[in-house]
Amino acid sequence: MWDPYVKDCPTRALLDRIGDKWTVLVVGTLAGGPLRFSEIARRVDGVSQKMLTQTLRALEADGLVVRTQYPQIPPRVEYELTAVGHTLRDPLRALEEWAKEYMPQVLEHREAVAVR
Amino acid sequence: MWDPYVKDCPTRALLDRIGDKWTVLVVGTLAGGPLRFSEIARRVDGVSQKMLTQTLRALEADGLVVRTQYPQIPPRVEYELTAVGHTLRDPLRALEEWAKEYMPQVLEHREAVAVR
DNA sequence: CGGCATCCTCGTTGATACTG
DNA sequence: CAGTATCAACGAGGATGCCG
Repeated sequence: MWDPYVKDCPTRALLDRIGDKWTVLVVGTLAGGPLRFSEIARRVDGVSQKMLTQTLRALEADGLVVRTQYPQIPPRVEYELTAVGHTLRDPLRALEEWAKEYMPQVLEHREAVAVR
Repeated sequence: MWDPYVKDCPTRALLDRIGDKWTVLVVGTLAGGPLRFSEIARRVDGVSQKMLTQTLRALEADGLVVRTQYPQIPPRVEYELTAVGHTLRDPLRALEEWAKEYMPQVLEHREAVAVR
């Protein structure tokens, strides 16, 4: 009844893609609309310039984010979710809501077991 | 309007938890009902004994999976999602459906960009 | 401002062998 | 069958410095 998780299934590909430390957070941050590089960095607490650049480049390569550079000095670059990028928001939001609802008790259980 | 992703928000904790290589796949596999260790290993293609054990232990510690050992020889151990574990299925399924729907074009876009 | 290049460390994962 | 133990490899990620 349940498909086995074979090596090349799309679920695995997605996990490889969003399983890193920053991708989901960046997508969530961009959900509200286009933002500048520095603004994303400010909202995603703790991300380094390197990792933010790397994450955004990868999202761009996958067609989930578009990068717009304005020819100004100082430079101004904005990032925005594409149409496909926006469709990813719903499942990610479901994950976030689950996290808010259940993570506290999960962490509590983890602690309780660890003490023993 | 959008919450910044501060370091200790539940979303990050969840990502740390399910962002590894096997957790989501194991939870998905157990969604259909209790399974023996070897059966899970068979359905999750490529997982090593070590990683499967490690993943299951962590899920157990977090109260998402229960482990039942039957005193037999040879040993028989079954794993099953807890009530909380089952609540995680919906958001994960949403992710899987997105993957089936959109990952092909994401990968295609990635390829198309890479060639340039 | 928005990067890129480099170095380095640590944690996750994998391979292999052994066990109750 | 269902693990445990050990070792080795790899790569994500962080720190730092420089640049158009």
